[in-house]
Amino acid sequence: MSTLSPGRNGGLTRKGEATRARLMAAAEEVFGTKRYHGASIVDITQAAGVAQGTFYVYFPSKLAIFRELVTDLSNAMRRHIAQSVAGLDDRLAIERAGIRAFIAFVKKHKYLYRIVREAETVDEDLYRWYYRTLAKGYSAGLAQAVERGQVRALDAEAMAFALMGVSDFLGMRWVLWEDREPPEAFFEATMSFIEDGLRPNRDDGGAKRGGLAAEEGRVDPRPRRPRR
Amino acid sequence: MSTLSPGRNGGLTRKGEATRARLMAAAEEVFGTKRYHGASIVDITQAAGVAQGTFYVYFPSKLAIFRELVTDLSNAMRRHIAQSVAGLDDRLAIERAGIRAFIAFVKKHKYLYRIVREAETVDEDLYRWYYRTLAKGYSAGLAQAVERGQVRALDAEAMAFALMGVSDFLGMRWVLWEDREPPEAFFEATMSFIEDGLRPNRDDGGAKRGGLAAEEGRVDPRPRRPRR
Amino acid sequence: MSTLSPGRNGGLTRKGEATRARLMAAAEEVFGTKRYHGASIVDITQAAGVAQGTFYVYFPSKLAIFRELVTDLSNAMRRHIAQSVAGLDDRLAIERAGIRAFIAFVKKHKYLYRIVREAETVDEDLYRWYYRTLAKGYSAGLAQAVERGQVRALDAEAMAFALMGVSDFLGMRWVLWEDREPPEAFFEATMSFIEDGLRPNRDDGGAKRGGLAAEEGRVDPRPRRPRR
Amino acid sequence: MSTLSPGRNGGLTRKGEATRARLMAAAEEVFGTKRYHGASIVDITQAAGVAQGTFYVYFPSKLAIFRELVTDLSNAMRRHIAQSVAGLDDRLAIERAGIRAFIAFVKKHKYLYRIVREAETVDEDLYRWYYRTLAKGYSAGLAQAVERGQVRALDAEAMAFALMGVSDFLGMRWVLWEDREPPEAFFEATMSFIEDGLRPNRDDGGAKRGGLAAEEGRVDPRPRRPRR
DNA sequence: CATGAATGAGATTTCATTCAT
DNA sequence: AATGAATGAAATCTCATTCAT
Repeated sequence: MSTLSPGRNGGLTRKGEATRARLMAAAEEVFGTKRYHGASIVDITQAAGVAQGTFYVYFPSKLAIFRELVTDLSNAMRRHIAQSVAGLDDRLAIERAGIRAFIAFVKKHKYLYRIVREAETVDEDLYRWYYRTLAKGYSAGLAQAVERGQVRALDAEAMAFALMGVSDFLGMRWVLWEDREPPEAFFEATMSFIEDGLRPNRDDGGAKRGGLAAEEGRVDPRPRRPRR
Repeated sequence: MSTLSPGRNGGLTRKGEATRARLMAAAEEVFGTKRYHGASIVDITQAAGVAQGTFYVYFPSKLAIFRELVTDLSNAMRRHIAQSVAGLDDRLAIERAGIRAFIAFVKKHKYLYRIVREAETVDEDLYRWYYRTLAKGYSAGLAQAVERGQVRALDAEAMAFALMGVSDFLGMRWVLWEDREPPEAFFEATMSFIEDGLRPNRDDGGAKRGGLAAEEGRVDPRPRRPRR
Repeated sequence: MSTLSPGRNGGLTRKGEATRARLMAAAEEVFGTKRYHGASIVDITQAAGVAQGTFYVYFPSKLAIFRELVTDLSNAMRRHIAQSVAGLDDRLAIERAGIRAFIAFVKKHKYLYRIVREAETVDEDLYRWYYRTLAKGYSAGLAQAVERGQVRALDAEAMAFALMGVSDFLGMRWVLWEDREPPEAFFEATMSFIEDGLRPNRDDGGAKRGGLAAEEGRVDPRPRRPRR
Repeated sequence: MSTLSPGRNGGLTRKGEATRARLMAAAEEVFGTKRYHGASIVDITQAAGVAQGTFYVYFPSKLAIFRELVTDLSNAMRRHIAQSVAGLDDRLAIERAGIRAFIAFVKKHKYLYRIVREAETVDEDLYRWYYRTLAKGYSAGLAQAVERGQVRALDAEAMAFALMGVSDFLGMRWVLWEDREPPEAFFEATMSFIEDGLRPNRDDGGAKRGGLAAEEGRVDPRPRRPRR
């Protein structure tokens, strides 16, 4: 359940490495089912098949292994998504593929939701790190797409948070609550919402792409809300 | 901080009623700052200025007062939002007003986020109830708007979850993390995303926005999403 | 075994007060026999006849009760000695009475030695406070005696430490090791050593007492220093 | 810091011998700074630069190495003092030189105090052995001096304990607490106290201080202790 | 000789809850 | 209605020691 982090060998023998991995896997399982506060070190070591004291040979505290778990999960998830959209060029296509990849990943790591979300309670900084890191990559991609005129010229961070929110609730509703991927209809409705939210209006951004004027017949110029 | 629930008097004297309210208010504060597991009954009774044993005169357990808190908060929030959009007719206007109302409410009840989200860990059913109840009302409103042609004919529940996700992350990003309302630019970008996501496409009938009545029963056939 | 500190009631009921006292008495016994590190909270609560958790109702930690014990013991001992020499005028007489009082006190509080000395390991500051406080009173008395010409004009603190050392080892040798008061001969030899160490030589200090030359032939004028 | 015990080779190779010595030196340092109970085997092995298991190749237990340390320190100290007074004839001169040597030794072995005193807690018999051995030698020297009339005819053991007490507190006050040798004034005051405590009274033969040789075999009849 | 992984007993401390007053 | 003393189960963490390599 967790071959997430192959590296970070701090001078362990092969055997030690294996034990450590068993503990990490056990922790993912136990934290996922019993929650952080409901999970005791004994639960983890029993699940890993080692003695209680062995835990402390590899981790200084319950919090430490939890943090490592969240970090590993975060890295693995971002890596997985990145690989899934590699090669795609169109941002809307990337969006679609990325969200599917996200859903697939959380489906596979069925405890990711429980673990990451509990981080908010257990270690708020870690939790923020998780989303900020995600948002950063997301924003960068969107900003690039904006430049290319693939998506509307909106604040990239705002879009990133909006999209993360949509995906998060999509995954919560179906993967977390029903333990299944979203029905196609639901998924498509969601994607449609996103795509229309992102897609450049024919009349805006024109400039972006060469300074051309918008075609006539324009509907809803909803632009200038000159606020602030 | 919590005159949320005036009712539910189970045969208490005026004094008893006051003590109970003090305990509820204390619990909101204490759970909000120290988290559920970090908060002890002693913390709550001290904050309320009563003796330890007094707690159990009013609540059967720590979990019970937490549940009641979440329920009260949920009810108060939905009531607040409903009032804020009462009288509005246009769905996009409702959306905008509703999200502003949401932001205002969580800004005022600064612990709402922490408390509600921790419910996921403490009592998962309660947590789902919270969002399902919200989604139900949301979906109903959207379905109506779809019927009226004010928004695209997408699955109402899907839209509701997408919108809840966007709002949730908006509030998290600014109110929870920065303890302030979102900057106008950020807010508008988010609203713009939402509005384009919801608004009927110009080519779905265009008329919508010209003051024309929506055609009855029209269903938006989620159109060409060209991508590759 | 410990009615040492009657005061310091921090808002406890009579019953609570009694429980606290039982714990203090139990701690004196348990620390005395099993040593600080050998004594567990369970040992103490069992000796006191209360449940484990009860300990923490009255003391925040094992260290706290230990500290309080040492402080109480120190105060009681100094009070006891002070009372024993009250009314005496001659310093050598005071010395003798004081040391006898010390021996009697440690004989009665048979664990005082073990407890106080272990303080050096457990809380070094506390240990130093113990001896510094003792030394301060001791020095003051000796300085006064020097002024009166009752003892030789030596640095008072040096004498105080020397005398504390002698007493400490006397008590260790007999009370701690043999659980008895020193044999008279041993005690008298020790006192003789001290007295000669302190007693003014006929040829020194003369000036001290008013510029008068020491009377001829007089041996040890140590007598009438009436004043005050 | 500890080339105290060169011998006791139980069939070790040169390399083993070196490892053992490193462990001893590490133990002195670690016990001295962290105390017996605060020091773990890991602390010692880390300080010695060997693996945890290596410790048990050379010592059967934590207690064992502690005992050996105390024994070595005791032997080294007595040897050092003996050498320092070798050749001296006058007991008062011996006393002075011996105490200076003691102070110098504990100054050099700055952890001696902490280690030896903690022995009282860790292994009471060892602790008594330490002082009894010291007292035995001390008493013998004093008894001889009494016979020679160099010091008053008091019980030798009583004098020995009194002198050990004085020295012990002198070292504690300055070396242990201030990490320095006592100021000369303080030292001289202490020596003066001791010398007058020991020196035969002028009326016991008076000659002592006039450069006259003491009469052979004289026994001081511990004189008038006039107290009330 | 040396290593370092593994053990498990045990210690301190927390805290929701009960109950007599 | 209110109090606060008492409980005991449970949790985290430490560490001396053993053992296979």
